[in-house]
Amino acid sequence: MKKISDSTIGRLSTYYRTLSTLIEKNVETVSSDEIADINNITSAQVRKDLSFFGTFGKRGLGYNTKDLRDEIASILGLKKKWKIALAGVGNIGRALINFNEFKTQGFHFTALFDNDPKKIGTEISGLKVHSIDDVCTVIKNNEIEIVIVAVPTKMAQDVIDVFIKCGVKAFLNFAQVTIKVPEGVLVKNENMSIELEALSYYLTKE
Amino acid sequence: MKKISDSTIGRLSTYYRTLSTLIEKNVETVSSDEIADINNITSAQVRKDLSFFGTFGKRGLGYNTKDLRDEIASILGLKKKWKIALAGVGNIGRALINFNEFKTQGFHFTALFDNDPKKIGTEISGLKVHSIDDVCTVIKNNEIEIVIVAVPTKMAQDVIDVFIKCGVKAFLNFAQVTIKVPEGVLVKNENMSIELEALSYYLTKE
DNA sequence: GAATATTTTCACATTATTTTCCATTATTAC
DNA sequence: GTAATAATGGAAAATAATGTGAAAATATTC
Repeated sequence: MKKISDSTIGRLSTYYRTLSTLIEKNVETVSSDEIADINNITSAQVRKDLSFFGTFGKRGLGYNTKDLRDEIASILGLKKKWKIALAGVGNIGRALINFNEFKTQGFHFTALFDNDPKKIGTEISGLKVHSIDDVCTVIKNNEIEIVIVAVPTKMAQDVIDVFIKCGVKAFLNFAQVTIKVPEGVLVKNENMSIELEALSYYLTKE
Repeated sequence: MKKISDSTIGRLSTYYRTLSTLIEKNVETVSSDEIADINNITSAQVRKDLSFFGTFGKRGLGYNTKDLRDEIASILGLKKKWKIALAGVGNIGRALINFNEFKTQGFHFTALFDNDPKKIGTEISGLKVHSIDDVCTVIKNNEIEIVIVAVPTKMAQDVIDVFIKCGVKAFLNFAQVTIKVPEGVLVKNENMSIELEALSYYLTKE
């Protein structure tokens, strides 16, 4: 199986959202050109991205919005409910728990972890905060497959190592540090400072 | 002036953080190879990225950590305090206000905006919440150059348009929609769902 | 101070991604 | 039913990003 680039996968996500919006507006058919316009890219890019996974359109007509959204959902694995855990119940962590868009997209917080004794045992939005020591049991009992890491930078690597030992293979990391993981484990970084610094660079060079 | 790729700028940010960590540990010299190892890339990549901006190393020795961090700070425009505003004081917005790493990196929240009458006039972490109607005055009085947008998806474009009219040229957008902006305005997107969906894709195709 | 080991830097090769071009197919208008 | 229009899909070309290897410069060791 050919490796598909991260940028292609990222764009599929945006197409998915574009299609959802169109379906809400009762649009039944869309051309690669329209999808491209909405997302400020070229239609060739859209067709190329889709071509890696099959041929979904009708020449002369375009794509059926519902069918294409459905295909993309299958490709991205969005047809199932993903159970996710959160490590680190600080400011960012708590905000994420209440970020409804995750649930809308099929990602459900199922367990919370922290190492602060004051927090362990308490409930946040109906979810109990577990000790990092209990990771393996909780992860297995709840069939958690993705972990969002919102702990301080210095702890991130250690915390992720614990989860990896318990079999977790996918992480969304908010800490500002490059995480080392063995083959077969994937870490995606959500680094807001990097984007801010890109803006800073842009404004500076003007 | 040659256009530098986003990925290069992003990597400069990570080098900057790597160097800061090394300086904290009293390391005075570092090779491109070490920087590369820490960030899971190749040393050629590190050198190539830096080469766009000058030659900062000493052959046979490597780079002086403080000097190189300083150079990167200049390149990225991190030598000044950036005044930033937040539009949308919901869950995400409030979490960002308390996210100390922004301040550490020189990005200071200076004004908050919302359209909820219940929130307007109140204070959050010592900052007054302004009405969206007052954007131009507040932006100008406070010399705000970057705006973080954490409003609901459907409002994002309109809100950003208001700020653009008042002269803002750089945005960090948390809404899940592609924003249209005129030439000279830059929007960076922080879309957590896209990263989660990439993890979903990865776990699914296994 | 000569020899050896490091490390940058430069030029080039390779790979990956995006764009262009066009043949093919579907739809619509007349 | 035919012509005109619209749109996909695939091959090829162009562009961009990354990696490699050799030469030059510097540092370190003996």
